[in-house]
Amino acid sequence: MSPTNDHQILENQLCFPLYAASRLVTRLYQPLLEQYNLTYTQYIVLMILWQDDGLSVKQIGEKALLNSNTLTPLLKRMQRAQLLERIKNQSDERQVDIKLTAKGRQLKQDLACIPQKLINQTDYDTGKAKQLKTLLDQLITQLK
Amino acid sequence: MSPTNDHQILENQLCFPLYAASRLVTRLYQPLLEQYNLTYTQYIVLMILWQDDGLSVKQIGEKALLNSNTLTPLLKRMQRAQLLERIKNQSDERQVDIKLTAKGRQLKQDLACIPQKLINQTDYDTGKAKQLKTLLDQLITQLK
DNA sequence: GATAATTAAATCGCGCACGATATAATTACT
DNA sequence: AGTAATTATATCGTGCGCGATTTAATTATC
Repeated sequence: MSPTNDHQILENQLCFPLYAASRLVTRLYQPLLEQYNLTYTQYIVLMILWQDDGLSVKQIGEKALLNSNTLTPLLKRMQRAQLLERIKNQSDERQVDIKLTAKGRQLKQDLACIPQKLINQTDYDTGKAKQLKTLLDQLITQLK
Repeated sequence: MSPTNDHQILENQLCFPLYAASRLVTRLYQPLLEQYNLTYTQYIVLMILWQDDGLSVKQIGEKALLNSNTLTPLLKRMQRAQLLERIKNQSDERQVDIKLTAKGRQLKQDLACIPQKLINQTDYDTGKAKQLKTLLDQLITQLK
């Protein structure tokens, strides 16, 4: 097989495993998050806010790689669930700052057990997970 | 840091890169597929059918890791676009077999250039891609 | 200081994903 | 043969993702 064909096949095969693995991991989280009426994307946003409360929609989007067309409705649902507040920034009224409520902050403790539960469930090798994360981070850096 | 916390943080950090990388790769394909009025998931299904034409909805679902609630509407849209036919199986009428049209088969040639275009665009290291694919395949095997 | 350009969110439309359920056909059991 | 269990697909509802556009606020330029 020519090197060109080799590249083609390799690339073709990388796109599907990424897509499949991402959905399988989401499915793994889902039943655990469901108990708190959270979706996977809401969990991602919560993790960002636990680390940096008070970020604007824009700043959350930069970290989550999501735009306002996804974030605005999602944040409104989270507001309705009383996990956060959406506050118009005083010095720049275009900007909406997102602040966790006590309930939103509390979830950090409540959900702390999730990673360990997943490890116990899956038995996935720590070394491989580290390798995988490194490669994914490199790919992300190159693509974003 | 305790080994337990180490695991927790590692696992927490693996879920987001997977999610982000998958979406970034999809975005990379999107403009190329758009020219043929295809979505990423439709492209996945086409690749499955190019390799094995005439599969049932169930069999496509097993390969794509998707159920009828996603596949039925998607296949109907592809049928409307005259990429495939949905044919009730004669010996088991519960089953719907999917057969590519000439137009659907033709796309295999038309889209053959896509992988190479992506490689040229991204300059992603072949060795890393191979490693990444291996790790993802192992993860998928473990999770599905 | 008025106007143009830029920026941050929001809105709209469409296509997935997927849990839950329904429908209809097949198979298993008695 | 008649009924129950299983199986394949379809349907419904909700929540993302995201391209395209809109709205409103800020900044830049003349």
